[in-house]
Amino acid sequence: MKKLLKIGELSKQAHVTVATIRYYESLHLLEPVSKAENGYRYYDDEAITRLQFIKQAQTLQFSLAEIQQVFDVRKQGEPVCTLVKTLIDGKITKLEQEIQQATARKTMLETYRTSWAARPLDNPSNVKVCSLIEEVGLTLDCLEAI
Amino acid sequence: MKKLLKIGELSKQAHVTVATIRYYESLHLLEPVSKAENGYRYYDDEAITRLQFIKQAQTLQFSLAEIQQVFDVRKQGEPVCTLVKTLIDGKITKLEQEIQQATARKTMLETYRTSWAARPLDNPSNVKVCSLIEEVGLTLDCLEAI
DNA sequence: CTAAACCCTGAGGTTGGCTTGAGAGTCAAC
DNA sequence: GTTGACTCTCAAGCCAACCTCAGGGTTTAG
Repeated sequence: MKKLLKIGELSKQAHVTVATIRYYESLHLLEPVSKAENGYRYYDDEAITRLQFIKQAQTLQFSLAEIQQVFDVRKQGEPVCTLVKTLIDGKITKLEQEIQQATARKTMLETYRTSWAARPLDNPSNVKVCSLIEEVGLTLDCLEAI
Repeated sequence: MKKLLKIGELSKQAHVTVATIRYYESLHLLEPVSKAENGYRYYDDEAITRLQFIKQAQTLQFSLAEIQQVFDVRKQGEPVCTLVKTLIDGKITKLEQEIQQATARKTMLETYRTSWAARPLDNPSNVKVCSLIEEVGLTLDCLEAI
């Protein structure tokens, strides 16, 4: 019989705040093995593993809802591979899109910066136009009338 | 004297909802040129440009707060180049980090998927272990006891 | 025995960029 | 003159993943 952990001990061992643990419980992601008369939650070592699982999945961009899906399927006694593979495929696709978009945005911003660098700084008498912003296509016409 | 636009007309021309326009006003990002006795807002064409500016800046990942900074500096009558350059540099740096992280995550997920593909599907009698998840390092020990 | 350290519940706040709703006034067309 | 489209204000809700606070009860070390 292993020693049970109080929530604060679990918190320290899993590097997760007690508030987070209770929050996860409210989402049915993690339940204590027992709850004492005084209301204290008690956990076994599996709770640590479970929290690690959650954290690992989160770094892979799984939402808590998705993680719960996995737990739910597992609870049914069914293999989770299919679900997890679907989720992973979705993540990869989404990441690819994000990387593409981020790269495009970065290129755009760099273009703007470069064309700015090639120009003299705005001189004080020319406050109405910011060459960078004009290059950028971020027209400031709307601001000139101020 | 150009025709002034009511909020709904501006909304259509700028492809932004009226609620969003009013929201921007609450943030002092966009003010009507005049407000009638009945409370109706009236805008000129600059409002369209300004909304386009905001949308363009948003696609470049500028927050409304940052956009407002630019407007504020502009309102002071000062050139915005320095600020915008600072903001752009920050965006690029942040995007680089994001791209790196996203790529790393993608690689990780692909590794998981590959090692999963190289293995047979879980067979029904083996519901306690999902090889994918074990490969992944997402231990499911915590779930086996269910 | 007492004080610190822990635990509880329940409700509310945070962030950003909106959206939605209630309840009411206004305007344009027929 | 009435109907329907538009407008107003103010307040609240939404998403995610928590955090914080108030106002208690409990445990444990010295």
